[in-house]
Order: sequence, then C-alpha cells, then structure tokens
Amino acid sequence: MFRALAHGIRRDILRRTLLGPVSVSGLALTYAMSFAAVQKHVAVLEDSGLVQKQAVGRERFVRAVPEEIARARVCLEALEALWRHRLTALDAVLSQE
Amino acid sequence: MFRALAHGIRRDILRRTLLGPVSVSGLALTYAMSFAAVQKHVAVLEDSGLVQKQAVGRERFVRAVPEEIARARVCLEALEALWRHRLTALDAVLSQE
DNA sequence: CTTATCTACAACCATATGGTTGTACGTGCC
DNA sequence: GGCACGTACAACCATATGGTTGTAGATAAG
Repeated sequence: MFRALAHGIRRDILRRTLLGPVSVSGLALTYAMSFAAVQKHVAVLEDSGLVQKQAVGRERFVRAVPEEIARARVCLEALEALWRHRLTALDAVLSQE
Repeated sequence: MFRALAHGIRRDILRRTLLGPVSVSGLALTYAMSFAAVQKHVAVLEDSGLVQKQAVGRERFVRAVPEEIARARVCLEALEALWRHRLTALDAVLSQE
C-alpha cells in the first residue's frame, strides 16, 4: 500500500479520483506517457485497494477509496503514538528518580 | 519518502528506532539477512530523512525523526481533506438547488 | 601490537518496476 | 456492417530494488 503511494503519478491519480470518478482514458490524457502505462498505475492503485473501478459502457471510471487512505494515515499515527509513548515512558522513569 | 515506508523491514526499523537509538549491528541481529542488507535499508531510511545516524565510537546509532513521519501523515491528511472538501462542494451544489 | 567488532563500500546477481509497442476485444456511432 | 473509441493484456526493454559476498578502515579489547 505504501508502495502504491510511493509514485508521484499515482498520488496525483489518487488526488484526481478523490474529487470524482474519472475514466482511465481521461486520466491518461494528462500525463506524458502511454495509455498502457497509466493503466498499469491504476492497476497498482487498484491492487492496493486505494482505488476502485466501475464499468459504465465501454469506459472504466476510477474512484478513490478514502477509507484506505485513512488506513495508511492511521498506520503513521500509530508510529507517532509510539514516539509519544516513548517520551511518556521516559518521563515516568525520570520522575521516579 | 513513501518509497522508504513501502518496505516492512524498514517500517520495523522505524518502530524500533522510535523507541530509542539502536546501533546498526543491533538492528541487524534481529533480521534474517546480512548486515550489509540491513545497512542498505538504514541508508534508504536515512536518505528519506526518516532516520538519522549518530557516531559514538565505532558504532552508529540510528534514531527515528518523528517530524518526518508527521510530514507523511500530513500528506495523507491533505488527501483526506480533499475528499471532505469534495463532499462539502457537493453539498454546496445540492443546497443551491 | 594483535585481534575482534562495527561500519562502509564495491561488485555482483535475480527479480521488480516503470515504461514502451502491438494485438485483441467489447461498445458506441454512422 | 463498418469504424472509431476505450480498455485489456502480452511481450519486450532499461533501470531500480533487494539481496548476497568480499574487502578494507576505524575503533575497542586483550
């Protein structure tokens, strides 16, 4: 999942699909790369769960799944909580002396 | 930076170094891989700014930089804010009608 | 001084990643 | 039916990534 977020293009696709569904070709127009390359990026995002596709006619509309973004954020918050806990533990040790 | 977070071993190193400085060899003891491999993971974390090294004698103690973790979290929060903003905008449009 | 420990770094290898082009298939339009 | 469009997928290529081993330097210990 962090792997999916590790690429700037994919984060940009996430931003765009957070604002509303966009077709794969609609996305592809923006970037200086082939349609197939964009398709692959969307596939990576889809595999990670950050994005879903919905078929409408011959088009596939991509939309972000904000709950999954929240999962990543929560993961980082847990790390930060670890840090705060470490500080708290240090406080406890120091206050004992 | 998300790239650095994309590997489980590196996230584990982050967790451990959040709790307090650990030497590179101290980290390496835990993992079923060579010292050099762990060294590389630490280097990736260091390049991303998520971790810093401090020389003490012949050892290098690795410590996490929580501010950098916060930066990644804030980035995800910005994405979520985008989502909430999109909902708000939709509300605005609907309430006009 | 000698030896063991911790680190750094280079060379090498297998596989993953990010891109390309080409082909095929379903769908909308004339 | 015929054609353009949107998508899917495979094959291919260059480079990045994640691992290994080996060598060498700096420092601690005996």
